[in-house]
Amino acid sequence: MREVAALAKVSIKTVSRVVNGESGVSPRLTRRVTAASERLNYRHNLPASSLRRSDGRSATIGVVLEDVANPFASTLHRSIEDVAVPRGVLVFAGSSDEDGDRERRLVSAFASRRVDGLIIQPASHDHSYLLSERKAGCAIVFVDRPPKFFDADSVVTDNAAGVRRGVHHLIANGHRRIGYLGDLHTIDTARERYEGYCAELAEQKVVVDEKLVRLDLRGIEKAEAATRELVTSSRPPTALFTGQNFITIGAFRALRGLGLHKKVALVGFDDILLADLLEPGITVIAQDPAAIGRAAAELLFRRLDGDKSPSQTTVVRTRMIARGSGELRP
Amino acid sequence: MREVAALAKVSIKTVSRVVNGESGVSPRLTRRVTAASERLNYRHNLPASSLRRSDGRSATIGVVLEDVANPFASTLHRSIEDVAVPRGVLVFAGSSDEDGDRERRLVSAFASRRVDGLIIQPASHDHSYLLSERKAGCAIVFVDRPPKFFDADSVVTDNAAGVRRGVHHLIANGHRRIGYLGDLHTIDTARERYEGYCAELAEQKVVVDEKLVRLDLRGIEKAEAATRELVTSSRPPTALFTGQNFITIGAFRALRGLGLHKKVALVGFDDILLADLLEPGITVIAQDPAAIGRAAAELLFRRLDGDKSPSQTTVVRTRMIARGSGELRP
DNA sequence: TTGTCATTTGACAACGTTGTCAGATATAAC
DNA sequence: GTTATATCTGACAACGTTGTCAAATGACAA
Repeated sequence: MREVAALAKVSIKTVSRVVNGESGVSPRLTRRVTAASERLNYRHNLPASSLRRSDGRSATIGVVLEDVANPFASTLHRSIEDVAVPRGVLVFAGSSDEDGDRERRLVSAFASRRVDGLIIQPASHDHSYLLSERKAGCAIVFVDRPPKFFDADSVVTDNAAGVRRGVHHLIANGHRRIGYLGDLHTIDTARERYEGYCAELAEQKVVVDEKLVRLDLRGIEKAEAATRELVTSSRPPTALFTGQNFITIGAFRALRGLGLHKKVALVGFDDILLADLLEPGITVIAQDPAAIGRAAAELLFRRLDGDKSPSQTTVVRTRMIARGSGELRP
Repeated sequence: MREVAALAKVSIKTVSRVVNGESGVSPRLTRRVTAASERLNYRHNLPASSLRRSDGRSATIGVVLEDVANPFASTLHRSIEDVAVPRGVLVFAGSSDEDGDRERRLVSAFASRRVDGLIIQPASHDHSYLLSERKAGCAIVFVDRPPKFFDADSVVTDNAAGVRRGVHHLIANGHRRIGYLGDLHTIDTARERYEGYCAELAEQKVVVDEKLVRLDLRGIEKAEAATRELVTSSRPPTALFTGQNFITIGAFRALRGLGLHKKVALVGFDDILLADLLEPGITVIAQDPAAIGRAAAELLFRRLDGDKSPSQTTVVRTRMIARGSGELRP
């Protein structure tokens, strides 16, 4: 900047004014400064600028996702980017792998870089550690799951209602023995979904048979093994509800392997690319990750723009997509 | 930091030393300083630190991908993160949407934030604009596609060889009329893949019939429409080669819709989640995005660690996965 | 005690920028 | 030509940190 000022024969303050598009610089000097910046290939130093600036904003936010490569998370990521980038804000992203420690380490790394805001898909079970970040002026919004021991905005899916809808659908198709395959029970949404399953069965006066329930499944392989074991047991279920997309894939793979994919009904939580092309197509309770991400990012920026209203929880609805697997009759 | 120094009754320089783990601070003072930092909830300001620091490193890199939500790109992203985070380096990510202008704007935004390095999946067709970034000390590695008019490291897939392998496989299964469905011809890799198709046909003494070729397809819908039109023409192909994952999906969807999915052979470039569960399973030429990302990130950090050797191109091999669709006979 | 040397500590400037405020210049009115 | 006013411009300090270097302290031997 000093060099630009020297070449344009003005003070560095005038260069600063031009760079920031402040009013009150004569066209003549503006021209000279822009010419000099071009010639010297000057690039504004944003960290230095935000250091000096009164608001201290870095025009940067941090996003903690379960795994940036997971389809649900990466769609969230993209819709956050689509809100942030037009505002001149860049996005740091990191994966927690469902590990509370990694979540904290990422948040700490983001905070050291002075991000203006954080969007977190929680892995940890105690978010009180975020108090100091917020006190330091960092806005925080949770996605997919609500925070624990910490009051903050969140944007979540109506998990229980979605699962109830799917289970109801299976019951309406004549099923009574409906198996449930769920994700790690430490994950709140996994628990909520399981509770939705139980609640709907209770409402429909169907007794929950614990022999038909398999929880704490993580990944396609585990789900596949659990499904195989469940449907080959002595009193197998006639239908399955799977509580997460990889579990749905594992379950379908097992059913396919056993030649049962056109016999045992299946409804899965979360949509899956290509689910419509399988035989039968997989009936799912679809979330809307793009809507969740967009809502979270917009909420975050409202907070950064000074909205001080009480923290709010936005619930994004699910949608059932019937494709065949959920309409198989016992 | 000043407050911590005051509370610990030392100079801020001593606090700086403790924070950076420099040697030569007595255990007594170290204890006092850490206690004071904890009590005041002090958080090191990395941008300010890197401003003053002699190496000027921000411990930050920028990644420009086609779309962070695209499965190939998000896997790249994840494997880059896995190399960066253990080194204390955080990752900015952005989507170019295959638009050279967006790529340049993202790079410029990253540069303003003084990233130490860039990993770019190129959309632009002239990367000479990166000269000034490199002169400013920014390391640059290209992934998936090589740079244009710019000498830099790159990590790419052997596209032509992969396609030739797939086309060869179809010919070995008795096909002569093999259709080709390709992505935007402005994309280098799309062009390379098409050239691989032509080269293999030539090698096998099969004349390229332009009526069997559809290029510039972007997205599932366009691919689906093109496939439908192609296979219902008067002299349809007996096999298809699809040059990209969404095109493969669109083609399969069209074949399914016409009841031809067990008649017309199909080999696709890029693996697809669930491809093994379709009927028939889809035979693909699989890339290894995780290996590409890892190699690119490691190369970037070698450059940042001072490796000054001439720029290199790393070629990552493809692998054919036969699942049924590519083994259908005419 | 004194002198020597190694170790530990702190004062100060600087990184690249912007906020503050005073000074310079141009414009208009008399 | 003078004054009043509006418009531009620049000198300087400060943001939170670290590099430099000199000063203070401690350990040890004579």
